[in-house]
Amino acid sequence: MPTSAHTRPQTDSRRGQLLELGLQLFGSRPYDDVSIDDIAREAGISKGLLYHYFGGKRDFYVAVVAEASARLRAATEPDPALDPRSRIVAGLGAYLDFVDARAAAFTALMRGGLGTDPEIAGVIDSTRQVFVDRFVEGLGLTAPRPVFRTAVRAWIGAVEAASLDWITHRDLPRDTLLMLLLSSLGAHLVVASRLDPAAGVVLTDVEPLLGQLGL
Amino acid sequence: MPTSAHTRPQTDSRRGQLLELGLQLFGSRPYDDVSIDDIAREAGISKGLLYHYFGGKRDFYVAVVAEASARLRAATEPDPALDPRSRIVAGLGAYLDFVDARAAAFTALMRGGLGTDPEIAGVIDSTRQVFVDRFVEGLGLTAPRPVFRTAVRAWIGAVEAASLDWITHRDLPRDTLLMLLLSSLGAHLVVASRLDPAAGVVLTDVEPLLGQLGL
DNA sequence: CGGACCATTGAACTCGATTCAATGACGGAG
DNA sequence: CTCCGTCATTGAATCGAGTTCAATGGTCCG
Repeated sequence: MPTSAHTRPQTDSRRGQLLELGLQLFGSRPYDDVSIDDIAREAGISKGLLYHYFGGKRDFYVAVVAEASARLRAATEPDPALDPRSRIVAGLGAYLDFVDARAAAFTALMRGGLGTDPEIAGVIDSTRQVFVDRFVEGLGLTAPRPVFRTAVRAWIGAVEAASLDWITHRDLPRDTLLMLLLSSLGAHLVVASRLDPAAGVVLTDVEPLLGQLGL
Repeated sequence: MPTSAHTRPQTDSRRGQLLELGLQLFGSRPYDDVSIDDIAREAGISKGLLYHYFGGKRDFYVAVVAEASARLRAATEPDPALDPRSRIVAGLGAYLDFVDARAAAFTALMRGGLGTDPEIAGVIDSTRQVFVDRFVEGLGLTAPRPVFRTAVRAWIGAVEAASLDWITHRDLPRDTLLMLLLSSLGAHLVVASRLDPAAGVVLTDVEPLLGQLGL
């Protein structure tokens, strides 16, 4: 096979090196302010080589955003051994820690340059979808009722906005923010339950959570 | 809008015409896919004229986003004659109606192309700030405590995410979404109150609202 | 030892953004 | 009515970033 063992590591490492660099560059400067020459110079390679690994600048950017997404997802991988509430607390905590530690990568992902680009929007939306699915599944909500989908989606929006606000101002204890968002999730779910009586069955799963949250 | 090629009186602001066109174009295609030639051709003017009214393509884009922001703000202007709750309901309703009617302009604003561009981010953030201020002021929350600022900011994020979800799927009655978001606001405020006991004074303003929401 | 493959290069090319000197229409002043 | 200044408008020239590609050289495998 042409895909022998010796070339892959080399390829992967260079690709990884470029992605890491892209995370830095796009995390600190606008897309248009990062030229191919900049990337090549900082990576110590020629312009042309970038095209060996990526289809072009836009393609490279998409890969960088996808990389940021993958890291965020990996960092917040839920632990199946935990009960639902602990799993959410752990996942949300890991999310905040990631935001705190890798603010550049996070903003690069969320503020994603080239906003109306469907490919970028796809990466970001699928990332959000992963979180929606995790929480919906973790809570035992099987039927994807519109009200619940929108409620969870709204909550994800709240998490993202609060996270950006948090790392911007840095005037809130991490755990305070965590409690705020946890309560917000509970509230969204109970409100959704009341607005969609036909899905009343799930309330039995939601109520205990709310009790623990003090709502 | 006028369809005829040359029924345009001189009194018609060319600048306004271009902004209107930009709203359409950037609302339906990625930034990179809209060339100066495209804009000029569709506007029936020469490339060079665009530079007479705007500093350049990026500058033009910023102006378009600012225009979208201005329209959204104007459409949701609060009515001082109303009591706090009615004002919020009216404002939120107007917001949803705007999103519904001018989906292109809204997504152009919120998904703002060139995400990491500080100037664009500034326009979007200041738009959000206007909403934060309106709601905070409307509720009588004078002191901008971090917890409340973050809570309101999180709620704005929830509104935006829910709005995008709403116009994407269109499987939720407007008033259901409105109730969801209204309850979400109430929940965020009461949670913030509990997390920041020093700001307990504001609870007297929040509690009545919650009662009306059935929380 | 030879050949193939593949990472890598640098120069050439393309195409869109930007600049600018020239044009002409309009409106006011004499 | 005519001259003049202003200003919207143009089209061609320029510029630069993104992209392409044929050539190179090292490395591994048979």
